[in-house]
Amino acid sequence: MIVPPAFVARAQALREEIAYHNYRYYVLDDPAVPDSEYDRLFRELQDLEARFPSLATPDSPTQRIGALPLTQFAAVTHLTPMLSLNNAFDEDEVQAFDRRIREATGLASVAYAGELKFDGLAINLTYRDGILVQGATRGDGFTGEDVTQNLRTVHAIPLRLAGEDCPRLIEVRGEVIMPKAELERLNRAQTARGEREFANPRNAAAGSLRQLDSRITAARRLTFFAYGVGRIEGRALPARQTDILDYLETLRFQVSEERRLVHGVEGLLGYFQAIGSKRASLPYEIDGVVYKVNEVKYHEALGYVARAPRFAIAHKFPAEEAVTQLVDIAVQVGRTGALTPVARLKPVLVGGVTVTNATLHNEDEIRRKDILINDFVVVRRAGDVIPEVVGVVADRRPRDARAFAMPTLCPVCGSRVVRLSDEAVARCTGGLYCPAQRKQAILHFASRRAMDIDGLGERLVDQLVDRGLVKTPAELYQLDAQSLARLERMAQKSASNVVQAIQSSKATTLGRFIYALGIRNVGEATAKALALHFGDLDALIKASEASLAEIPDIGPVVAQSIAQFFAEMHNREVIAALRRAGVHWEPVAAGAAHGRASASGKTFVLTGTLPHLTREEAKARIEAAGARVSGSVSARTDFVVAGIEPGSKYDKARELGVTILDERQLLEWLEGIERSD
DNA sequence: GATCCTCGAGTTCT
DNA sequence: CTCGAGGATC
Repeated sequence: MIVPPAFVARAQALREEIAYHNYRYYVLDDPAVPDSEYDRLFRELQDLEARFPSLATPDSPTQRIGALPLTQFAAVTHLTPMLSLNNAFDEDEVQAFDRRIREATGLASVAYAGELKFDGLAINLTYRDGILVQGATRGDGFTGEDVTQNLRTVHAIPLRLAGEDCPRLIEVRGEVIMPKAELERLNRAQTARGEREFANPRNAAAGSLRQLDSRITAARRLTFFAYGVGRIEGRALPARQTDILDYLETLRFQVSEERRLVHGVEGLLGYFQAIGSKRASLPYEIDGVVYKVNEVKYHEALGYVARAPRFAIAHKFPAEEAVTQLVDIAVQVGRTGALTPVARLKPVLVGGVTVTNATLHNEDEIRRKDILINDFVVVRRAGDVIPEVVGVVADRRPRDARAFAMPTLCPVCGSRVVRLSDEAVARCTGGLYCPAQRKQAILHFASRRAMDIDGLGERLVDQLVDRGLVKTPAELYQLDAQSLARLERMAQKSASNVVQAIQSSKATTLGRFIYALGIRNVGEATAKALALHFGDLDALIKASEASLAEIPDIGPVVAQSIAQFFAEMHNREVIAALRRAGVHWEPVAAGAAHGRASASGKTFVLTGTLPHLTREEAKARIEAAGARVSGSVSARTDFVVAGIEPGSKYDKARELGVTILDERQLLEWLEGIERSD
């Protein structure tokens, strides 16, 4: 269909006018016309496009209202990787950052761009000749998901860049966020519909952006802040980060007004303070600030460490804390009979998650922190995950506050509770007579690193033990789908899945089997060492305490635990029953532990999430190459492999000067070893 | 006997 | 992830 030129021109004029009003409204927060006028222009354009569909260009504002649902998101490889940032949690780490920059650049005082660290979702927008052609999530930094349709519904994202000299190609980096008020509105609506609330703005933004139906995304009022540029072609990148931000603003992106140019470490800390006191009054959530060396020319020279640039750092606000009332202290019984006090809290939102329980570790800890039942306590999410009671609010102690006493009888089985004089934990003496310990023993037996029985979770084990269907791990192998299906929350299908999983667990390895037995002080590493040393189970069962103690890494305490375990008639019977049921493993060449001439002897530590390998895969490959994987960083560690969001081990490694690898470097190293094998 | 290193055990919420 | 404690080393 030929479109009359007058309509083409009119559509063009309407697009530009609407885009401008859109910018005034959503980015500048300063509308130039009343809503009714905007709506009139919008409808006129919609009508034109309905009559002449070829007028509906991808940069048309009508494309913002959402399109037909997709079936899945396509994978997108970023032209330049989206890096993560290293974190600083206190002043010392900021000082160290500034010192490193000064040493590397030779500058006496460094100029930094200070910016906000938004609590949202990092996004890459690709514009060709000024038109938005693709928007993608960060993903693992190299590959993300194509969410272009959904991003078009975000009004603060220009569909077409403003200005005359727009680059041939530009990747704009920024954060999609959900303002606090919108999150509250959305959560009220979710509650009214009987659906789950979103715990925090990041989840809400991510959930909204990952909608296959972009009309849902359009209904959630997301916004976008730009903070950087990936690749740029056809125009030079401004020489300073502050100029880059100004440039993005001229392209009609929303750039935070809270950005500052600061100098030296005093400038950084002053900025941190200033933003910290403003935090609560900002209309959106932030979890810290970001410092970037302002002069771009230093960026490449400073280089990268494991996917994070050295020229920038995120200074995070301290873990969020909240005050709530501790209404009770319950006692849990663990696999070894250890009684662990757990604080029952009035539900409270900490760092975006509702917390109701927090471990108190042991009696001494409760006394040290002077915690009474009914006290008001400060709760924090330590290491960003596990809730922790920091301490009590002393001047809010209620009259009815009362001390906690460790029970003298096990709350589950009524056996005596003992606490050895040199130990911090109290233990139930009931052993496997105690249902709690029996349940934990069975759960441990079935756990992923032991026999790996999928679907045998806490709920199911509770019922199996309570109804007397299973008393020992061996009895698991007698279960059939029919009796399982009679249990609560067990349909025919899941029942047969569990039976299937139990049957296939019969083929295992000796190391896993020894670990699964749950011998005190024998974990995964020791179990594997025992399997390699003895080669078969009967030799281990017959081994004397003295001969066990001579094995490297096994001392008197562990040797006694093992000898005691196998001296117990009941344990030997369970093992025999397991073998009769068909549990078996490949024979191990005894003494294999000392083999492997190719062993590189290197020690690795893993931290953070790797983009492609799982932790287990990485561990298996490293061990297959003859190196060791350890859990903690020390002076003897050769390499630390850092993934996305590495933990404290990463900082420790940096402190000790241990070589840090990313996944790619790890794979290269492994290939080198495998070739020389 | 002191110190460093490694392993085991326990834990929260979605 | 963190803490506590067992084992090795000097």
